[in-house]
Amino acid sequence: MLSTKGPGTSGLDGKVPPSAKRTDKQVQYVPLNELKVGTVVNVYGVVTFFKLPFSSKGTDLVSTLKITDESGAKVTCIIFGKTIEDHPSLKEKGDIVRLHRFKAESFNDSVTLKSSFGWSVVTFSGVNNSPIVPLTSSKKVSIGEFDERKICALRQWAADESLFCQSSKTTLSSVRPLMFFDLTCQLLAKAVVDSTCVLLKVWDGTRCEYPLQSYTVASDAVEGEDTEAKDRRNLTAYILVYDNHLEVARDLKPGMFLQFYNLRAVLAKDLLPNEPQHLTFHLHSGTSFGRSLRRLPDEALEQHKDLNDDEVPEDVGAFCTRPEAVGPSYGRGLRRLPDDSTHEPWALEQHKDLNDDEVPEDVGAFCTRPEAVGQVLVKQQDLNKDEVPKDVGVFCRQPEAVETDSCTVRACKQHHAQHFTLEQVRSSTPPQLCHIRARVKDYQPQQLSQKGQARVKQRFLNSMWEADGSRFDQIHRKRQFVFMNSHEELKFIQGTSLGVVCASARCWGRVIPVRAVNEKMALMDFFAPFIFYRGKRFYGCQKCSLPEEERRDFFAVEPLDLLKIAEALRVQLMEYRFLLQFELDDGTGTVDALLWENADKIRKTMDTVHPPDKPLEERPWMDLCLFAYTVEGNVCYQIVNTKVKE
DNA sequence: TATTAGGGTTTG
Repeated sequence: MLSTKGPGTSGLDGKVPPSAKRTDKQVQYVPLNELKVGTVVNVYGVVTFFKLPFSSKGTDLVSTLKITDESGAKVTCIIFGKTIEDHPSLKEKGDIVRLHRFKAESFNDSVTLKSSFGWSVVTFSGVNNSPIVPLTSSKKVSIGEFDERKICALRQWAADESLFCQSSKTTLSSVRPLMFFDLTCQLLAKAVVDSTCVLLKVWDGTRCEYPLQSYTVASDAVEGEDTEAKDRRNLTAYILVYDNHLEVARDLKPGMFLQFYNLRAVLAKDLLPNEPQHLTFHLHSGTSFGRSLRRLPDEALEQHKDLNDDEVPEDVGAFCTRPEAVGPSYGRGLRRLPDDSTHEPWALEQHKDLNDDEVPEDVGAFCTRPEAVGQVLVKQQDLNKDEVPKDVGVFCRQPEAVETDSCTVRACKQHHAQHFTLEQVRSSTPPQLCHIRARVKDYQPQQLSQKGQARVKQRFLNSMWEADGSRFDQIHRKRQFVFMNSHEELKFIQGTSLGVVCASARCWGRVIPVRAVNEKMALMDFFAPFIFYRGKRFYGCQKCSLPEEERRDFFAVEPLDLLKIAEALRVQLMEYRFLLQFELDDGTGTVDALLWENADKIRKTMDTVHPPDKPLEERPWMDLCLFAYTVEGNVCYQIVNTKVKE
């Protein structure tokens, strides 16, 4: 006697264990080559093509899939749903879908599946060995052992069949004229051209081999930041978006990450003879070939945790992401641009032949740092107010000056400070304001370029960072810091190298290096920059900033600009100032004195006050106003109220 | 309540 066993039944003598009974009877799936017209079925399939949901001519959004399975049959599926959430969350071809309650219908001599009453769809990644996580907005999803086995089998089958070895995804660097391609990119700017066209400016961190066409748009029609630097490097591309795609394009904001499907690379018409042809991209009207545009979720844009320093893109950043999150083209985006690296701070050591003009902006050729001048880099707050004479104002504007006939620089007349010899200056008790007459025995910096100093600083910071942490441990990403109409965010990075922080700041905008103290996030020592803002570094003042234990919760801060970020974290930002350091001599003694008022102007007179070919005795005298003060117990001297004699 | 779309060698 024969017993019939449905698919999935098991057990001895046809008896099913109670625990398995419910699961086995739950759902029956039909192979795609066994669909019968008129029946309502459940199926599994691998997606070979899809159209994102678009507005139908009826009341619903509609999406179209083509799926296949081990039977080799390919079946078109039509899904109608009121909202975008009703539709499958498809990432790419190769995704696996589970369709419940779809009706098999006949159309053009083929069987199609259409969503019917009570239908549902669940999506899974098609990547072999990746976690089996259902992607759906539906709250009622049960995944059993059968589902897991089925998904694994389909993944393996698709891999064996090499169904998806050819991807239409590409990057700007590999686009060729006349191609149709899919592009993952970031929106930089947007301009509405007319009722049928929107112009989007995007980049993906790679450089196009063909010159990219640019368009001139009235500035008041443009939404987004200036991208001139990227434009010059051929990193930005324009996309003309037409007709039905405007519904999505209109709501886009600069900074968003986008996925385009079936873009067309068009050769723009030559503007001048002999000019190379420029590329521009069109997203044509309609939905054929899956042509569409969608915003990518921010969650897809996570820093790739396995990056080596050498692999960190210099200005790509935004595209450091898990390749599996958005497809293989993101992985290909993780490359260092081949040139233009001289402006990168960590490239400094490799470019010792830099000209002065090429000294990186963020190294600060004329900047002082705490380690460069010891304790004397002070802000006004560092000075005891009682010690500062009212009529001096260490940081005040230049007062009127008196004429003297003996020197190149002249001192103020707004107070009646006593005239001191340098020996008297050194033996006086600060605070003390006095007039002196002295010669320049020596001074720093003697050269415009401070590359040497810059390198010292670079090494110093590098070693400090290496001591603090090994590699990327954590990146805290603050959504609430996202700027409207901007792709800038504030991020905290722990335990990484200086190079990575610099690179991150270049791509993310603002980065605060942090460390862990008692398992809590804390700022670095103030000898490190408090914040990296693009190519620049800003330091906090150790003395004026609040100690770590009084710091506000990092994630409670909602600042909008650099000063507010610092204020919120109770950090007093230091200012960069050009500083001259003199060794003054009047025959009775020497004093090291700093000058930052008018320092740039006075520097130009140094060949006069310090002629390199003349001994000290033949150098001109200078009348100076000198202020003696203390910082952390050390006596410091500063030249104040002094300017160049006209 | 039924309807919608039904991929296909594209083009501003």
